Amino acid sequence: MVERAALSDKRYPIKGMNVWTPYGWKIMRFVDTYIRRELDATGHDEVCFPLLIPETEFKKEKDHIKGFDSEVYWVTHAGLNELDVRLVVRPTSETAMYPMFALWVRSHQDLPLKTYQIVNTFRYETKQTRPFIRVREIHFFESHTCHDSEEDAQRQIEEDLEILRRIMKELCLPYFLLRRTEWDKFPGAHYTVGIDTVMPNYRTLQLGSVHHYRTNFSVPYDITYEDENGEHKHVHQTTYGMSERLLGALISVHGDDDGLVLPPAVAPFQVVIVPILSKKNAEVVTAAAERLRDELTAGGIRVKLDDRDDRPGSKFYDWEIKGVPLRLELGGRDIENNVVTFARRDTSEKGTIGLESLVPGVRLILDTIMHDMEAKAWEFQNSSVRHIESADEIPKEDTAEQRVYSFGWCGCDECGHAFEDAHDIKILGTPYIPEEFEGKCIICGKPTKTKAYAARTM
RNA sequence: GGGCCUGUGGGCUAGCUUGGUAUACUUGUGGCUUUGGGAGCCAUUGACUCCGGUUCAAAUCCGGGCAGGCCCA
Repeated sequence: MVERAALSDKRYPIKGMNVWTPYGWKIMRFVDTYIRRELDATGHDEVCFPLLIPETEFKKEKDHIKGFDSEVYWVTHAGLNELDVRLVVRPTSETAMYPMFALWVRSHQDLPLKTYQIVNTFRYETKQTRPFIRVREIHFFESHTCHDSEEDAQRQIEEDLEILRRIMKELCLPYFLLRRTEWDKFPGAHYTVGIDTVMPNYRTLQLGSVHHYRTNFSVPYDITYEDENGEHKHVHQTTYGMSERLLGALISVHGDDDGLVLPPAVAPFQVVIVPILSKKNAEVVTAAAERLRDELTAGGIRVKLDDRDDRPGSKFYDWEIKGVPLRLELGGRDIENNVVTFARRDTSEKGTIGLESLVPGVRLILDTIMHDMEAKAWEFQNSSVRHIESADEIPKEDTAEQRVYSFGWCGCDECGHAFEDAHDIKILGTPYIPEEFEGKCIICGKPTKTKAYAARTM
């Protein structure tokens, strides 16, 4: 699908580094547009930091290094010289930004500092790579904030989740918010909230995460401010990020056997017009199709008039693979009846729209498509979870019966590791938004009020 | 980290065992014809992953590099 819809070209001769081709990049840009819109609207300022980080800065936070040093790229030479201080190609930008934050933040009046950037980042992935889902050059956004207190940092996380809700609504994507286990949190974080979605094979895909750092980075990077009383204090920090995996999720969650199904909000073309010509009426129909296009464009709808010299059926298949939400067919019969025929990509429902109410008619259908796609995706995710009382209910292999599992967990590391190892599954975490629960730990049997989620992951 | 496999026009592929002429389909281009679910006909462009070795001769055999895929940890 990635190839046939021309989303990316993976023939570039570096493993895990693919070329964004125009159609795929257009979709990604729409995703980025929503991210930018939401972050700007909540008082974040966009910045752009250098790609390279001196080894000396990179090594300041110990856990962070341990988490990343097996997967960073190094610049060791420049021209003909070997560098005295090697440079890290950013795997994420904490260690690039925080030395600068230390210079920028001086007073409590500088806080909160809320920044973000949309850039590419590099991780030396050794597993099998696949477009959008596991790549070595990752297109993502990362927001980094500094606060005068843990409480204010916590408020930032609530705001991040609100931003997430709005973005995911545009993408019609469901998600879990799970507080990651201690052994799986981001290197250097106080805690991590993972954002996961379920793929059609019931494996989960992490789309992004939100981290609370407390002062774990501000201490080694010496990011301090002077409060009202003249005291110097370390800032509390958070980060939030999501990647091109959002596009991977869009493809997998919404797509069907005929190709992509794009949510109207991110479709490069929301409507495609296919004129149905015959020898006699070619000129009339072409002119009418052009008027249709102009009217929709004037109405603020992204529309493509497919005037290629090809048969209509072939064009239909083409735009179905590309996931265009709504197809309009205009032929002699439609013109006589003063209507245009439509076909929905998500349900393949067909009907007609009166030409006198073209723009509102198309808008209504696009809105309906969006709501239906969102509802259908959430329904799938909700139905994918199975609550289990015994770990024996988890299939040993990756079978069609596999699901996402919820179960009681006492919360200790030993039980957690034992469960993961015995069943070849990953504990995604505990609900970030608390869920009422009373039961027994699935491993040790102790009574617990903690529910955990686990799944096999992509 | 360990093991196995593969590289032939833009895509997919035959040929490799047994060395000699590179095959089909598709796509692209031009033309004719056609247009309410992947039409047809004619013409045409276009390839042996790279370096080295063996040989009169290498897509084919040997060595190495690069790239990709799969399995296990």
